[in-house]
Amino acid sequence: MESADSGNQISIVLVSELSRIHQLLIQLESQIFKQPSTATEAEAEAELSKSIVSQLLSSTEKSIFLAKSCGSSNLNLQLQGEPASSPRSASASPSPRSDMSELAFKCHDQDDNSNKRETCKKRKTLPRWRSQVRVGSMSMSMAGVEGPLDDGHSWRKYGQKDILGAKHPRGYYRCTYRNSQGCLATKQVQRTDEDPAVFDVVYQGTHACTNKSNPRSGSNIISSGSNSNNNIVNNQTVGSNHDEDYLNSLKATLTVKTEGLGPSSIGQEEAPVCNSISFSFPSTPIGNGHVASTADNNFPSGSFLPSFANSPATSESNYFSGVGVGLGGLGGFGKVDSDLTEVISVLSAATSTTNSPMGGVSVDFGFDGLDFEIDIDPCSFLS
DNA sequence: CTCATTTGACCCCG
DNA sequence: CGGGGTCAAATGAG
Repeated sequence: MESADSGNQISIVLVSELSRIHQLLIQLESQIFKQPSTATEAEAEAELSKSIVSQLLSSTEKSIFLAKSCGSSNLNLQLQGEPASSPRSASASPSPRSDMSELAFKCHDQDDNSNKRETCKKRKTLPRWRSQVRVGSMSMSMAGVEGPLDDGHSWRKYGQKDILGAKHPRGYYRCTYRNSQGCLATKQVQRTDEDPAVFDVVYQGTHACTNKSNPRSGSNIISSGSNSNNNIVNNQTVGSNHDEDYLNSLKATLTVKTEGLGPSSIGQEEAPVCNSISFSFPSTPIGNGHVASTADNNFPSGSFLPSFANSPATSESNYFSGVGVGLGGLGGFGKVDSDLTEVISVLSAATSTTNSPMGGVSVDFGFDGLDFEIDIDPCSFLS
C-alpha cells in the first residue's frame, strides 16, 4: 500500500512540477514578445530568458524522472518501513529503558504489546531518506549559525552526538508534536565535512501530525512538499493554485539558477541534466538576530524566517519551498551512504546575488511523508 | 511558568 | 566492545 501512496505522492509532485513548467512557459512567452528599447534592456531580457529556459529544462527533467518513478515505482522506490520480519523481533526488552526507547519507534501501538515489538522495534525500520541541504555560502559560513533546515515542520532537538570520523556533531530532532499527536518523524542533521555549509539531513518516519506549515502563509510550496501525508490533498489543491501565485512572486524575487554539473562528475555525457537548482532568497535581513537559537554549535533548531515567512517562531514556516530537486546533486558529492540505500539529494547553492547572509536557503525535495527511499542513481535515468 | 536546548548516561545493535 | 541513537535531568530563554 505504501507503494501506491508513494506513487500517488510522486504524482502530486509531478503535477506541481508541470504547473511550474506551465508558468515558466507563460513567462517565457511574454518574454518573447517584449520589445526592449535599449540594448541593455535587450540584454537583460535575454538573460532572463536564459534563466527561464534553464528552469524549464530542469523542471522538465525532474518531471520525467518523477514520471518514470511513478511508472515503475515498484522498481525504483524501495519501501523501507517495517520489514515484515525484523531480525530482532525476539529480543525482549529487559531494561526499563529499552521500553522507553522503543516507544520512540512504535509509540502508536502501545496498546498492543505483542505487535509493537514486531513492527517497529528497530531503529532502522522506519522509513528514512536523506537530503542534503546547503545553507548559503555566506559570510558567516563558518560561524556555525545556520539553519535553513526548516522544512515546514516543527522540530525539537533531543540530542546531539559527535560522530566518529565526522568533524561536526550530529543533531537529533523529532517532531514537536510527537507526544501530542504521536508523530514519529525524526531527523538527523549533520554538517558535511567537505562543506560546512552543506547539511546532511536524514529524515526518518513520516509526519503524523497535522501541524505543519500553514499554507496560507503565502510561502507555501510547491511540490516540495514538506507536508505530511495527511495533507496530500491539501497539497494538491492548494498546491496548484497557490503555486502559480507563489511562483510568480517567487520569480519576481528569487534568483534561480541551475548549476550544471559537468558530465565528468557523473559520467554522463549527454546529461547536462544533472543540475541542482538553487534559489536565492532576496534580501532577507536575517542572519543576525532572530534565528540561531542553537547558536554556534551546530544546527539551528528550527527555523529562521525569511522575510516572506510569516510564521512564528519555530513552528511551521514553510517558507522554503525549495523546489530544487537535485537529481544530479550527487555528482558533486559522490557521497553515498552505505547505510542508506539512497537518496534524494538536493543541493542548493546559495550563492546568490544577494547579500543576505542566509540568503540562500535551499531545500530539499519535499518527499516529506513519503515512505520510501529512493534507491536509484539519480542520474541513471538520464542515460 | 512553559517550553526548548544542552548534555551526560543508558541502551541497542553490528 | 564501541559507535550511534535516545532519554531525561538540568539549564536557559521567552
